[in-house]
Amino acid sequence: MVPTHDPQLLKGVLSLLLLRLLAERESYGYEVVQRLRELGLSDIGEGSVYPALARLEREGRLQGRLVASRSGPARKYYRPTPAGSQALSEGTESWLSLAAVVHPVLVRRLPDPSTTTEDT
Amino acid sequence: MVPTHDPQLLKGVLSLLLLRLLAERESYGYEVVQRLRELGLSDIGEGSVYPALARLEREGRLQGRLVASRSGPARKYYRPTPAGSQALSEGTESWLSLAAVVHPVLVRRLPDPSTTTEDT
DNA sequence: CCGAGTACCTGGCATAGTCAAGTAGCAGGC
DNA sequence: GCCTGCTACTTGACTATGCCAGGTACTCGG
Repeated sequence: MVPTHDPQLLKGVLSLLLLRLLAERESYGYEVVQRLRELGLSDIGEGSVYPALARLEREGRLQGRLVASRSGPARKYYRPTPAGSQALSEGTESWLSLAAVVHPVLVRRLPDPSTTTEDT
Repeated sequence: MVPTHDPQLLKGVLSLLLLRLLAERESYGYEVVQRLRELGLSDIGEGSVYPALARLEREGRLQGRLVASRSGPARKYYRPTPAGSQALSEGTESWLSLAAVVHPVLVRRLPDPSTTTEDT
C-alpha cells in the first residue's frame, strides 16, 4: 500500500486529534505518535507531531510538564488547558459540520454521462 | 452563526469537491462558488475557488473551455479529464479513510476526569 | 566505546486557502 | 453618453501547517 494519504487532508485535523487524544489521556509526543499510528494514521511522523504540540502549547491550548524516564530522555507530558478543551469542542463542531457537507456529496452516486446526457 | 469554519480543514477537500461537482455537472467558476454555497459552505470565496480551478487545470485534472455569455464576460466551463476522474476516486478514498479514523475518535465519549481519576 | 532504541527539537520546504484589488463585459437608468 | 451594479475571471501577497532531514541527548547491552 503506497498511496492513500494526502498530507493536505490532515491540515487542521491533526491538532484536533492531538487535543482529543490528550484530553482522553495525558501523553508525551513520542507516545502520541504511536497512538496515532494505532488509530490507523500509519504514516504520521514525529516531524508532524512535535511541532504541532509545541504550537498548541505556545498558543496556550496545551500544558506540558517534563517527567524523567528510566528508559531514555525526559518525556514531556501534555494535557489540554481550558482553552484547549474549548478549542477541542469548537474544532470538533467545525469538523463535524464540514464532514456533514462533504460526505454526502462524495458518496452520492455519480450520474453516468453516457447514459444520462444523451439529449445534451 | 459566525464562527465555525477553520480554513485549514478545507485543505485538500476543496479540490475534491470541485472535481466532484464538475463530474456531476460541467460548470464555470462563478457558478461553482454558488453551488458550494448551496451545499452549506457559505463562507467560501471566489478567491479560494478560482485559484483551485486554475491549479487543477494546470495539473491536467480539469479541462476548461470558454463560452460566451449574454449576461457578462465569457464563462470558463470545466469538466474533469480522465486524470481528474482518477484523482477524484483516489481522493475520495483518502478522505473516506481519514474520516473513518477521525470521526470515531472525535465522537467517542470523553472520560470525565473528575469521576475517573480521583486517585491522581 | 558503540550501536540501537527512546525522546525531543529545529530549519527549510511545499501546498493550498484567503484577502484584496484589479480587469472587463453587459444591462438599465438618467 | 455615462454611471452603477452584477456577472465573471485573474493575480499577488500573506498565512497556516504538515513534512522531511538532520541534529541533540539519555539509557542500556555488548
